[in-house]
Amino acid sequence: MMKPSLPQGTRDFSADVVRKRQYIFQTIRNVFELYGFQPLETPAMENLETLMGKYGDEGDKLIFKILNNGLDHPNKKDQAISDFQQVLEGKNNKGITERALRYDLTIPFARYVAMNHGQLSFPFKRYQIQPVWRADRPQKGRYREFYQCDADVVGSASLLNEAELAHIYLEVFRRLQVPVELRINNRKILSALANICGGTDKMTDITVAIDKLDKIGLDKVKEELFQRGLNEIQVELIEKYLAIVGNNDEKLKQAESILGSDEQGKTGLAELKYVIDFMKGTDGSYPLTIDFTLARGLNYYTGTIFEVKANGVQMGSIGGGGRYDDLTGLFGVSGIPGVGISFGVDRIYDVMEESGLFPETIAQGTKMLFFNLGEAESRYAFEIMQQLRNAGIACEIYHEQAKFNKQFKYAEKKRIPYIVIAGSEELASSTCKVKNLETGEQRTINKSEILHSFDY
RNA sequence: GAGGGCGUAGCUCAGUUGGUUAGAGCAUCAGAUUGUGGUUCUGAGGGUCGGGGGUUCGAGACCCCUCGCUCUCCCCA
Repeated sequence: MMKPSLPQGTRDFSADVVRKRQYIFQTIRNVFELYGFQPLETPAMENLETLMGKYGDEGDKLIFKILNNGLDHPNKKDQAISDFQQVLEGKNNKGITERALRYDLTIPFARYVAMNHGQLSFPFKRYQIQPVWRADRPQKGRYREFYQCDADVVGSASLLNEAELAHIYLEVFRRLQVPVELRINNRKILSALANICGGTDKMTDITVAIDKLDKIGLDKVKEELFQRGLNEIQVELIEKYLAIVGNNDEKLKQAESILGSDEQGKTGLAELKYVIDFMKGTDGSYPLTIDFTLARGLNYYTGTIFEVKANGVQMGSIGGGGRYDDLTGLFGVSGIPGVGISFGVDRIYDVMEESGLFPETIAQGTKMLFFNLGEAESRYAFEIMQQLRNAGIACEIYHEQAKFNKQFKYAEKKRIPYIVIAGSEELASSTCKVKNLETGEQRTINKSEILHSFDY
């Protein structure tokens, strides 16, 4: 007999965990709806070509590909062998695989918009809560199957959208009571930096390196920049850029002095200023932080970029997003700009679990357990129980006659707060006994009064 | 793709320089206890020591291979 197991990086979720996860999903969903976003669901799998080339070289490698069916057909054997030869050389081949599991929710959304742009009214605001899959090596806070919760606005270049999405981030984490830092930057600023230091083609090299600043420190970043082919003057300028400190207003001013001469830099800084001004409190403080080292991996971002870090725990980002000028252009429909954000539920869960942030109240299911004390008794209990169920109160009856000991333990294990004893004595007097397991308090009540006798 | 750590009962783990029949706690089941649980006491079941090969008189332990899990780097949510 085989020993059952799970694929690497996937998990089963037991009742308690599901309830906690639902709590997070529901919180996010409520806020999305509150801001006027509408739900969308797309298939778990997409055509491979829809996904390939959208996430960079690294991303392509992490896409879960689905093997075609029927490869073992005798007539196709030779073809399959030669097709597979190509796969071995690192090329994709339609004869072997033409579908893949979705890698994120943004590209499938872009595909959806491109397919349906004639029917949609713009700006189109959708949210999507579904699992995604990545063929990554699992580790802490990293899974092969995990959920994303995305909200995107397409068909509008207005920076008001950025402000709204930033508020959604703040509101969700306020409701969940997770302390976070919301960081913001703008790709145009990074692009300007690249322009000044070695040309646009160096943008990736520069952003990848400076993104690591808080992890590896300035010296290592400089080292990496040299390795990536930048010269002394360029690195010196980047160092000046990285040395920008202070509050948001001060940071903007310093960045202006370095990048203000560049056309893109000017635009990027103006965009950034617009968004954070929108967030500014009456006391002049900001609920979000400008972080000029923030780069984000996905290469379709062109303007504002966001990232959310949980305070006080060792964990990668728990959310991220940004603006893309022309995502649907990849699918032949251009001129639809958009901006979106994403929540990483699995990481948010881990953070909340680690910090003990889940409310007690969500752990509970059944409110009352009816003891089973015999054939006639259980029929009597059943009748009372159905009154409660009809009133929307979750109850169950013990599945068979058993000793009190057993039935009590069952209730305790399932954390059922009340038990009801309806045996021969109670049957004879049309009553039942309700016991609060936490306090030990027990009352005998008339069976018709059960609905109104307790707070549930 | 690169590099660590760990695999012993359902779970968490002991297991000494290699030495008889591999242990504990928790959990499970039964009894003390056939209408009032959580405590206590007694007893029971449960193991190809991840798998394969090797060294040895003798391997849970040492060596090699392999599988699985986990963590770090890269990258990401």
